[in-house]
Amino acid sequence: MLVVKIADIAQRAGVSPATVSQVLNGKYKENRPSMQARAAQIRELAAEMGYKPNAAARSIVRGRFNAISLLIDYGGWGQGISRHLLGEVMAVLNEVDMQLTVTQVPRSVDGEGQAEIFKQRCVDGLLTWFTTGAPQLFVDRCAAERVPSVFLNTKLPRDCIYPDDLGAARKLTQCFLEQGLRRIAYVGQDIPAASRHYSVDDRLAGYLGAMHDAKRKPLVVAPSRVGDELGIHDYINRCLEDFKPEAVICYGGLEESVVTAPWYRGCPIGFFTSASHIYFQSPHWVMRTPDAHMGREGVRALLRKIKTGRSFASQAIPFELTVRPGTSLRRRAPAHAEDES
Amino acid sequence: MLVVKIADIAQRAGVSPATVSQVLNGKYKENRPSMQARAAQIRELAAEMGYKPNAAARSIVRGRFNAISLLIDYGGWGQGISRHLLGEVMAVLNEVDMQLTVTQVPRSVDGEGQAEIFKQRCVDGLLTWFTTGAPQLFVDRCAAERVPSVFLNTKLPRDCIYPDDLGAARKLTQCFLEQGLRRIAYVGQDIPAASRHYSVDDRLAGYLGAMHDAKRKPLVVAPSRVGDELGIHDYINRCLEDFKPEAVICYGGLEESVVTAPWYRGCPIGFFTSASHIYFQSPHWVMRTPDAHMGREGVRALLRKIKTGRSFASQAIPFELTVRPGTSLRRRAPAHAEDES
DNA sequence: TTGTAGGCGTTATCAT
DNA sequence: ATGATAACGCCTACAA
Repeated sequence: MLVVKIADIAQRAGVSPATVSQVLNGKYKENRPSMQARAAQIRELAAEMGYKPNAAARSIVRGRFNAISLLIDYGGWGQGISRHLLGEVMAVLNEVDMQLTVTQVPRSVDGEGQAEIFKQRCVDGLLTWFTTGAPQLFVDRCAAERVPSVFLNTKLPRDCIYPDDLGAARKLTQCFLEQGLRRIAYVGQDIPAASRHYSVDDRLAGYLGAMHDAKRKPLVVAPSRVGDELGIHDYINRCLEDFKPEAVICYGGLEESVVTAPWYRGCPIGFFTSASHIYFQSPHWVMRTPDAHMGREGVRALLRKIKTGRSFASQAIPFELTVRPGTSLRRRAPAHAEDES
Repeated sequence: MLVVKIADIAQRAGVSPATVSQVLNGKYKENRPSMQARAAQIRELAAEMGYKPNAAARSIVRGRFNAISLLIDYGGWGQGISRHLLGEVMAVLNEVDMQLTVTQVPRSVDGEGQAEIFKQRCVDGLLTWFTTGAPQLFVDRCAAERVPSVFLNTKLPRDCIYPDDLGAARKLTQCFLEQGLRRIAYVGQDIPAASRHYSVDDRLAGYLGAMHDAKRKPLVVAPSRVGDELGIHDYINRCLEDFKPEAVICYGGLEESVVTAPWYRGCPIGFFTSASHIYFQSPHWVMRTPDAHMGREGVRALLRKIKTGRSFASQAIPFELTVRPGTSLRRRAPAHAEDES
């Protein structure tokens, strides 16, 4: 008897399988002492024999899998997906006793790539993370497959949970303005619209909106990625050097170009990142992507959708702003470097 | 007919469910043209109706789940688990058409924490990642549960796949010695044996062994973590300043204390890390934890174990050494900062 | 209160 | 060659 099943317990206990099932699922009315004793005996026997319910058998009779799938695009592991997001997703699922399966999307999300994903029915819903947002083609496919889905990091009218880049950029700019800083520059990116994440447009729009409201002249530097890395770096800093900014707001990743440039003299910089640690000592205003929050809201939305079958209006999650004044101290080793072994 | 099943197809095609099943699984002998036509019709019908096999039903009749679980300890998401490892695990599983479920271990791995994990039977095997190695208590439980298991990042005689810290430290020291460097210091950690990862001992042993072979006097600095961060930093550097090392080997994470210290003048340092990017410009010799390699070997070992039922002798995976000479250039922005958004 | 019987979707076996 | 039929492990409505 390699693997114990309900029938085994029933036989040893001298009752029917149905009774065992009821007892083990708490659907056994234990009114009288004799029944309590019986139930206790069955439970003890089950534990002793090492009984574990077979999830597959359960799924088939209950009509659901008690599992959702986290779908991550191919580039996702290089850049985007965060352990905080993953941790939060697992925590929520744990509460409702569901499993999480993780799947990597094939290179391309066109016809055959999709086929791979929807080949079999093994989860109740789909949580997706695409580094530059879920492609429309894929969103449509999910609808066609009638699989309850939630799209993280994607800005569409419905069924999405995404970071509020627009609001974050606006807030950041306003903070600088309230400090009395006026010459605020924005360093963005020039990316072809086709492969562009919504955040590229939204952060820029947030900055421009706040500057416009304050009647300040904006300065936008948006190098294209076509040139080499050095070219971008130099291009950004030539522009900034001319402008003599009192503060700089950078699209995530470009802040390093600024703080390491020769002209830079420690003016406040604001930028967006998902990293836990910041490795330089300039005064900085960091907008952290709300990974954990997004994960939590994402699963919850998905669970609701699975239960009700209804789609929902997309939800923007606010960034978290932390401010660190500059310091002339030598940089210290972090107490526990998160990304090091 | 919300979800299509084999019976539906069979009815529409005017054949029995068994025939449909055979056709769809390629176990239908298509010898004669008439049979080929029939098979083609069934396949077309299945595609048209959007049939997807139900994984649970399959599992129950085939007796296995076609899935393994990756178990990660609570602290794992803050420190250890690597996306490269995860990516490689998924890639291997994809080839054999299996699913990966990810599970977070409860706070403690004692009795009740374990119970949570083994509550139900839903995978064919367990791949585990514990930041400081799998506790014996847990390893024993896996054996008792008769679940095929592989323990990553753990050094026990059997069923483990772990980074070769001993060999890596020895190699690193030998490299320095071959460069003609003689005064080589080692910066380690003083951690209570109970909660100590094997790498703490092994790296030190590798260093000491190589120094001994070369008949060089070792210098070991091993601050305890009891004091505050500042205390550790200062302690390390007071020792090193006195010793005047020509090279320093650091346990992962401590290298920052060295390169930012006032006495430090750019001597070569060697250290261990799982990070993709190094953020300082000293000449350094980096031993990278072989995450991807470990993931690949880990799943493969687990799949073999599931198939054969036999345990295996543990396997050490070599680190990957990369050397970067020091530079006086200003640090540039990385082309694609992996940990940034 | 307890147990019997039927069904969930799929596949393997064995007559036809 | 094809198709009934019987499992697989579990759950539950209903009958005893």
